[in-house]
Amino acid sequence: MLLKRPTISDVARRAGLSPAAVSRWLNGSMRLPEATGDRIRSAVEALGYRPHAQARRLSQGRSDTIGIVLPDISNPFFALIAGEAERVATASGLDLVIWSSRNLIARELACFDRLASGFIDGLILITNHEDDGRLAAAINQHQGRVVIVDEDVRGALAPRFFVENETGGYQATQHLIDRGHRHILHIGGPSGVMSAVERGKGWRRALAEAAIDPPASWHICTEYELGPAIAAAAAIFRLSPRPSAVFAGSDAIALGVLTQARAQNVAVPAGMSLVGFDGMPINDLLGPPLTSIAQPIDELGRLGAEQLVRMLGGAAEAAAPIWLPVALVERGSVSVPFQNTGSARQAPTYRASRNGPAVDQPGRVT
Amino acid sequence: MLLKRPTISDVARRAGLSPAAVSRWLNGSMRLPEATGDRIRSAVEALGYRPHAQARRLSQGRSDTIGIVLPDISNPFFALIAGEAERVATASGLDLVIWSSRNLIARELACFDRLASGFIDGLILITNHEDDGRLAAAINQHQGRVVIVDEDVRGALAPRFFVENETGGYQATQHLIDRGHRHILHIGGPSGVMSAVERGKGWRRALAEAAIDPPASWHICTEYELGPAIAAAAAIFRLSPRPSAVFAGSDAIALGVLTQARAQNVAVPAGMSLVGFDGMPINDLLGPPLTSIAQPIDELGRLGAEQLVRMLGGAAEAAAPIWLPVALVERGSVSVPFQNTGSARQAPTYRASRNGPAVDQPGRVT
DNA sequence: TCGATTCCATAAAGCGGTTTAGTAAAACGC
DNA sequence: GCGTTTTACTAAACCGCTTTATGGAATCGA
Repeated sequence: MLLKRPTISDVARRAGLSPAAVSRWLNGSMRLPEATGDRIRSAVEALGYRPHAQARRLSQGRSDTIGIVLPDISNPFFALIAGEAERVATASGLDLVIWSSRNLIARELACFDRLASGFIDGLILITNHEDDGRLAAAINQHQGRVVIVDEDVRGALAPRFFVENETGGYQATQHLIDRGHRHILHIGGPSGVMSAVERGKGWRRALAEAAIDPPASWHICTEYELGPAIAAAAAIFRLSPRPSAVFAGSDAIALGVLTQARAQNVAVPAGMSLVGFDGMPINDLLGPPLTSIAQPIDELGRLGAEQLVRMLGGAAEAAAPIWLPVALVERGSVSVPFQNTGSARQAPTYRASRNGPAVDQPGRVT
Repeated sequence: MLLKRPTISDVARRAGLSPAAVSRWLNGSMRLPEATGDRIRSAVEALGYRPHAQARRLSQGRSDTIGIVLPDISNPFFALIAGEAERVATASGLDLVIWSSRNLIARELACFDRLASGFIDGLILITNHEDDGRLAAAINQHQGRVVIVDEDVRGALAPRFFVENETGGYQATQHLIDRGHRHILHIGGPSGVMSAVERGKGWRRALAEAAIDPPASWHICTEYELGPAIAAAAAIFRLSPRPSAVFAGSDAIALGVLTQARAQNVAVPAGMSLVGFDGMPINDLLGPPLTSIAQPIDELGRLGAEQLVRMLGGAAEAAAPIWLPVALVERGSVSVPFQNTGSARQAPTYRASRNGPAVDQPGRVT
């Protein structure tokens, strides 16, 4: 079982050749007569020889592996990106290593160490928190081998792929205004984070166009994750009057709002309308189906990985960030405002059939 | 930027020492006077030296990396397992590499190549399809370095971690019988797969105890994934009379049933009760909240990874498979049977407030 | 028949670390 | 002051593969 694995020398010996010949023939950098090739082939076969990955990589000076750091692999949003990045990597003959940072900068920096130590050739970075400068420094130390996806790192020089956060925030809010809402609260991501700032700007712009000047209490900052969002969403239901609509900065945050709404016996959308941001596939099946700003999630993974692969192949870095389009997907969590008194509790009246999507037509994209 | 990275020799030269001394001191296998240590430290600092991962791994004969193969990382069930495995690996100073097999045996076998080639020291295997013998052979060729999680591979000799599938199937069905259902259809995973077989057995046992002998048409086999499940679930709604309850072999399959129910305008649970299997966290927020058999998903990841870490540390393999307990979590997708005529369509009447969970009490575990 | 190619291969030097065996010098014991 | 131990280090082999430089034998052309 723990017998020594056969090496290239074993193969060479058995085939009556030098290791160099075997290596070169196996890698296609030398042609040999049919008969000699067959000898190698059968020696490999007989011994069950596999080239030793570490050794090959050491002598070739690259690892044929790229990495992706993300806040949490068990978050479906990131898992979708990682899944797509893995597909691209595999198609290019590379392995993808996935690390969860738990949003800890130390764990993110550890990934740059792995870059420096040659364990990976390139890194896709998805961060979710404000940088104190260390991250940007690390990125700039490894130019040409890092790609930033989803969330900006201020001062970093690397290709970046984002979605049109501001537009999304605007669309979500505009949609609510169109339905007659005016008291539209925004519960978004962390205050220092680009995507959260941009989405908030879009919200504010739509409100401004409707001549609404939101007081500070209409804007709540939390994390993008469900746990913190549930806690933060409680504040919404302590307001009096309660907002008639909420624009959540992510679908996970919207789930937090939904959770609290259920706990407080507030029906969505009858008692409160809700728009999320991300467009997760599961939104269709929620109670109620969640209207949301859909991002091209897998595009983020695909484009990020493709860019990294290109760069490792020697291509120049893209200079400007790329902004991918978003789209409002209407489902069942928005209705006209309910005229509440601020304290009344009405029975929820969501009916699955009314706004539920058809099988092959999940949501209406506008 | 692509300046040559400093090597241990550079550090040694700068510190006025031999590479061996630097290596041994850095690895703590040699004590040196304070002053000498300081010289190394500052040389490392000044040059920004990082040991080269490939080189170190080559000479140490191990990679300090373990792998996990799973059908699809963007499936939250597997992502949860992977997330937990990563946590364990990191805590043990190992890296975790994640591969999606897309249930292709070739891609799974490729991971055993990576094991053979020394790219990883050990492998956690999650497969989801019937083996043709190649997988079992590969596993047995690498005894002591493979752990099987969630789904069996027949004939494989390796530590295995499963959940009590049969019990879960029994509990789900019994729950429906308790509510007065007798026409209980089972739509489960692939016919040759252990977990699907076991869950089906539990379903059959509960029915038998209630003196119900299910005809073949009551058992539908599909994949565990949403896409195929949606297609397969269509058959349920073509039956006349329609079953009053469905036990789905996974939450993803239950989502497929739910999708079709919405498309067919059948309310759940008023028009049809539904029980899933997995206990995904999102179940709380579905419309309706999904009653389901909860598995200890992260335990699967944790225990699998811990076992692998132990084995790499030289511990003996566990002989018998470990069966983790499951539990019925009641939410809102089960009610008493609706007396339908088989063709009547009734308006859905799910009300979010009735069965919705409280914030900190998600579902009732029985 | 002789020099020039072409073909088939190999020796040896890395890649960047770790590790074993060993040694010179200093400190110690008595 | 001499043997012994301890301290402080180093030379060199090695991990398994790749690659460059090289070279002998066969073939070819004239």
